[in-house]
Amino acid sequence: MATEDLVEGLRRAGFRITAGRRAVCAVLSEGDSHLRAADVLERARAHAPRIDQSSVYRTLEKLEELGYLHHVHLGHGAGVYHVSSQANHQHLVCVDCGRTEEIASEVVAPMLDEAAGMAGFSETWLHFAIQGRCSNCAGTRPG
Amino acid sequence: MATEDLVEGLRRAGFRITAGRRAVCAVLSEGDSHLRAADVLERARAHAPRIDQSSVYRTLEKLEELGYLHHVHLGHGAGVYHVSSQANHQHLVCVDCGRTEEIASEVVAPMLDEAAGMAGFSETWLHFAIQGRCSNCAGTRPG
DNA sequence: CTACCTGCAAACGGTTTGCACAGAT
DNA sequence: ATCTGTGCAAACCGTTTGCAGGTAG
Repeated sequence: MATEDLVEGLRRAGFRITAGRRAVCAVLSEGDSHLRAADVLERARAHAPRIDQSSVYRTLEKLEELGYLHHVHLGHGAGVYHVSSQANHQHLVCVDCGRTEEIASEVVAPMLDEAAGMAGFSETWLHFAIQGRCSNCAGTRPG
Repeated sequence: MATEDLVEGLRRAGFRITAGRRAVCAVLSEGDSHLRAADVLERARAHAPRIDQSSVYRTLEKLEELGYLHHVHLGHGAGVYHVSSQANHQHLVCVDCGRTEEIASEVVAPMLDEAAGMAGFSETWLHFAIQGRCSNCAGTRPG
C-alpha cells in the first residue's frame, strides 16, 4: 500500500495530516511486516526527526481503527504491526528460541474460518501466532 | 492434575518444596484454565498468606520449564496459564470487546499439526489465540 | 482563529530482578 | 550448616495519558 493511500485514508476520516503522521505512513508503506512500534518510531525519525513514540502509537491506533493495520502479540514481548493488505499468513513461534516461521494462509484459512464461524465469529484475523518447538530446539529438552 | 503430582514434579527436579510452591500447585490443580498470574497470586494467598507475586512468577516459570504448564498472551494484556493436561483447546478473542470463546482441539488440531510440521515444528501448543470479531461486535463497526 | 495534534514526561500494567534474610534439606 | 527460595522494593519494558504549547485547516 502506497504512502499516499494511507495518508488519504487518514484525511478522509477527518484527521489532520502532519509530518509525523505522514512519516508513519511512509514507514508502513515500505512493505516490511512485523514492525514493532519502536521500529516504526526509529524509521519514522528518518522522515520526521522530532516525532515521539506517543505520536507513533496514536497514529498506529488510528490506522488500525480505520482497518489499514492490525497488530498482534506474537510472543510475550512487544506487539507487531502489519498493513492489512499484505499477504495473509500465520506465525509459528518457537517457545524456546523465539524463532518465527511464516505459514501461508491457504494452509490454514479454510479451517480457521470454519472454526471461527462455529463460534459466531467473523472477520477472523488471518495473522496470529501458533506456539511450538522448532526443529533446532525440539531435541534439546525433555518436553 | 493433582496438587501432589505437581509438587512431586518440582521435588524430583531438585527444587525445594515450600509453602508458597505448594500453594501455587494447589491453585493450579483446582482445574481452572485462563488464570493470570495475579489470579494465581490471589488464590495462593488462601493457602500461603504471605506469598509474593515474584514467588508466584518464579514458581510458574519452573513448572512451565518442567512442562506442566504453558502460558499464552491471548490478547494485549496479561498472559494466562494452563496446566498442560487440561483438554486442549483454542481461543477466539474478539478484538473489539475482548470476549473469548473456546474451540475444541479436534476441529483444528490436524491442520495445525500439518502446518507446523511443514515448517519443521513439533510439539505444537494446541492452545493459542485467534483474533476476530464476535457476533455482537461484527455489526457495529465498518471493518 | 481554533480545534486538533504534538513532544515531553510521567503514569501505567505486567513482569523481572537485586538484595538480605528465612527456612528446606 | 548450607544454599535455595523468599518477601520486599525497585527496576524494567511496552504502552497510555495529562498537559501546555504548536500547527493544520
